[in-house]
Amino acid sequence: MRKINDPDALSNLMNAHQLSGLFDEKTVAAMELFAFDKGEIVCTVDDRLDHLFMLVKGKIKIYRVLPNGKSILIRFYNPLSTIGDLEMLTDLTVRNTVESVNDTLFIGIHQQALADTAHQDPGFLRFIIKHLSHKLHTFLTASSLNLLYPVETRFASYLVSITVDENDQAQIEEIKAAKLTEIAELLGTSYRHLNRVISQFASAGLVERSRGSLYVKDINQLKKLANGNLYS
Amino acid sequence: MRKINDPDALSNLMNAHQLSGLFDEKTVAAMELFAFDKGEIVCTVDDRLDHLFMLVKGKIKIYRVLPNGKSILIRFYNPLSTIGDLEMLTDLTVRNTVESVNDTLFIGIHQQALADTAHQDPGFLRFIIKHLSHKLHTFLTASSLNLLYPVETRFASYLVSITVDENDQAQIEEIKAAKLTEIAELLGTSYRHLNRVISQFASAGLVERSRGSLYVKDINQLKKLANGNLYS
DNA sequence: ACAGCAAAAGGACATATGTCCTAATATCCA
DNA sequence: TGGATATTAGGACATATGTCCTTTTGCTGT
Repeated sequence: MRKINDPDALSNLMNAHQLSGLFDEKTVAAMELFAFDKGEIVCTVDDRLDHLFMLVKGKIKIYRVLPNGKSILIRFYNPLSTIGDLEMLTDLTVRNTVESVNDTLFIGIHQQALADTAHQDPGFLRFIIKHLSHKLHTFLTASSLNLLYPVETRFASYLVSITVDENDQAQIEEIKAAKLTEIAELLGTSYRHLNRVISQFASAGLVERSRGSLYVKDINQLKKLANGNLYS
Repeated sequence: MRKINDPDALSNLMNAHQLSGLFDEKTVAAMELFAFDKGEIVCTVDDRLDHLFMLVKGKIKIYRVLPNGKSILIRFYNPLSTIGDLEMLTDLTVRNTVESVNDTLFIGIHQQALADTAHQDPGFLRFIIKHLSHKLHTFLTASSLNLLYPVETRFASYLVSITVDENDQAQIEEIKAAKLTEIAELLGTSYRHLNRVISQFASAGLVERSRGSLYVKDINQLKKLANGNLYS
């Protein structure tokens, strides 16, 4: 973690994410800019987190390591997302690991500043509520999917989700960038099984495999398979 | 849903749950008391919820019906818990069904009042944050369990959870009250399979079956099986 | 006490998914 | 270019879990 002392960059980022005007001046004054390197751990179990972080650039992944050694990828976050909201505003301890997928930037607010100013700032508190709600909502949806649908459905759902907002090129990149093992983790299954499902999709003509990459061939059929359920 | 016009009862309930003093006077003035009957639906998918509810008496269950017709019991709530926080404070729509397990009482705040007063009340907003956080936290824990541990572990965990705060008598009641089919749903499995696990536990001497009731015989062994994981 | 019904228990089988290996590719670096 | 290493693909088998039924048990009201 490196602290970046660049007020201009900070204010540009706030504008870019429409954060300006959401908070009162005291809260804004307490904000700082932090950078994390690719692969760096932002926080992990039993850390004492002393900043609330808002992801403003890059991509992070959240996962949890369970007592039996297995880990479950909870989800990826893109800007704008908050980290530590739960821990800073309650007495809960860090339970998940947050890892910087690439180089990232966060706006951070120190715990002390939170207690002094942000705790009294309705705009800030509503901002937190909005993000907590969104987390809860997407998480409920994803985990209901995980529990009740077979991997086939979930994977179709996943493919549709990451495809919707992107053009074809971007799709392929995304699928290639996230290694299949990671997708397997996200879906809560084993790499082996995901592989079986991919084979199945491939022979049905829904996707095509080529040199380690995956190409979506029939998004409409995938949508049918996904049964109306989408991650996010 | 019946509205109860009883200011004294309302203020007693607020005291009982240490709600007095948390909110400013305007927010308090907008609070009303509502009763739901056993089995009554508090809200369900696509409802337009016009109150934020705080459960102050009784027990409710939250579940979700998925497009394939299956349902998943998300969890039970006891006082003090909030319903509709997510929907009232964001533009998200109701996705889960909330059902009154027995006769229940809620303190309700009308949407309009929320917008007018509570939205500016830091105490209220922090209260909501606290409850949203708690929901997110417990839910993350439960669903990680669901995904990665076999039913055996989850059921041990469940038994330990409902036993911890209770004396032995209460245990038995609890297990008998919640029909096994419901426990199966909560654990995200089938009745048949839960049954298998119970048989297994019984022959290992961990629990004892007797006339439809279940008696915990070896809580320590169950704790070991639960592997340190508890619901909530 | 008994008939009748609802809930519980459990048998048989199918299937989704996990684990462990091995073979086939792709990627990277000297 | 070629070999070393990581990643992907897939075979074989074990296991957890689901579905469908049948049998057993307990409970209710007469």
